[in-house]
Amino acid sequence: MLLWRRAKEPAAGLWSLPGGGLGTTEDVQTSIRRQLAEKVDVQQLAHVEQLAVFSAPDRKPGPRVVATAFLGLVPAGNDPEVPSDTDWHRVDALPPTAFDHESIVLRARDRLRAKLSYTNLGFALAPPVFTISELREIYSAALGYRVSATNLQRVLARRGLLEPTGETAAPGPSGGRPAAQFGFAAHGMQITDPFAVLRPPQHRSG
Amino acid sequence: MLLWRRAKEPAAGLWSLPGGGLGTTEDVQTSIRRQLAEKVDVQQLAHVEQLAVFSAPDRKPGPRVVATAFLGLVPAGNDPEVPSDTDWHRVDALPPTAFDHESIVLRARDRLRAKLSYTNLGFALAPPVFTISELREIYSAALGYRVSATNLQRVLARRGLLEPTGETAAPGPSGGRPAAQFGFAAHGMQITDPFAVLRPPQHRSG
DNA sequence: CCGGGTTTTCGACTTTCAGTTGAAAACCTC
DNA sequence: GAGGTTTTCAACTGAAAGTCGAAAACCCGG
Repeated sequence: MLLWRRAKEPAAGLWSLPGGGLGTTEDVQTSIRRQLAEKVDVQQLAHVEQLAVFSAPDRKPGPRVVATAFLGLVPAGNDPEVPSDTDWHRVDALPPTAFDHESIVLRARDRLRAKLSYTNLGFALAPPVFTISELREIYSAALGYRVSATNLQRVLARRGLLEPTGETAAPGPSGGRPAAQFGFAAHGMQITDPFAVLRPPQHRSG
Repeated sequence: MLLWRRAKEPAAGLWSLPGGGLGTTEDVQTSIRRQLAEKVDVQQLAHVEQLAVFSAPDRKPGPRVVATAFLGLVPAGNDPEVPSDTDWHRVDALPPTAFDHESIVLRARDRLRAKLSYTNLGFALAPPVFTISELREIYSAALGYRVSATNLQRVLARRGLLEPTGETAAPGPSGGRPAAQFGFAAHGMQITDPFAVLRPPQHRSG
């Protein structure tokens, strides 16, 4: 999570999600991209989607503020420079946060985990080129449990999302077979339909 | 879709989604239930969830309005009484609608279809007691394609969602075997986790 | 009340795809 | 070159969806 430390009241010293007021001539998506641009290079955002509206009247002190929260994803390995009051934090080790921001973060985490399961959103977390082991680490970190590299490769390959680059990565210091490198196929860079449980009838071939 | 006909400008004569301004002491969920209560018996709502924020600056004439849209579901067969300016409409045959309300409806339809596939949201569309044929009709209407009654029954039964009542429905005028009646199991009345594609490792039994 | 038509139910087969395993491949260091 | 390490891949297993067809249980008309 990208968080910044509040210098002034309210909630001075606590960590806060980037954001701000909605301009009169922009929609919420434009607005959050504008706000984010002050903290990080927006070009690195691989995915942005609405998360939810948080509107409890007492969610923060002072005048009533209704927040539209977004989920934005940056590929792993990207370590963008951020201002001095801003820093990256592990979702499983959050610092003390302001207002209801922790619940927003947890909601975002759950959304990501769910979407990783039933869409191909994984491309937004992966760098342009990766090995299956690296991708396994990314998926495992995001989901919170270790996934099988063999199975991950086959599931993604079957959907035509993996494209081998032909190159191999250098082995680690302890040796091992060099890993083949992959990228996500271009047509995999947008979210596919969720995996339907009840599909349209598909007439048997043969 | 529950729509009401606008009597006055703007967009007089066009059909509009129920809704209204957010009170200073309520959150958006409370607000939409309050607004809906003016049109329909809110007790019949089997499911309510946030859909999305619609915030284009020019989405409607006059002062700028940011809308938080909700998806609410009423079980089939329910035909609640509504005020004289209000009526139900088929989503695949919408009348002329005001502002961006048609795109909101279509977004809601897509959300419902997706969630029907990867959750057990179907319970919110079904009446308390139903036959498999009736449930098939409901699913088919919502999804836009005909599903197999045999398969639907087995998929839901395998998840423990179907509970036979022991009763049978009266056959139609042309005869046929009387259909067994079912209800949704109590623990199926909340949305289950989506069906994970990459699951945690599950050690083999045996 | 019996036979034909209709609808539902259910078991069995097929297909698809995810989970698992183990062996071979390809590298490292000593 | 031997031994250790990591990746890759083919094959097996298992679970669940898609399909099919027969049997069950009703209607109606003669």
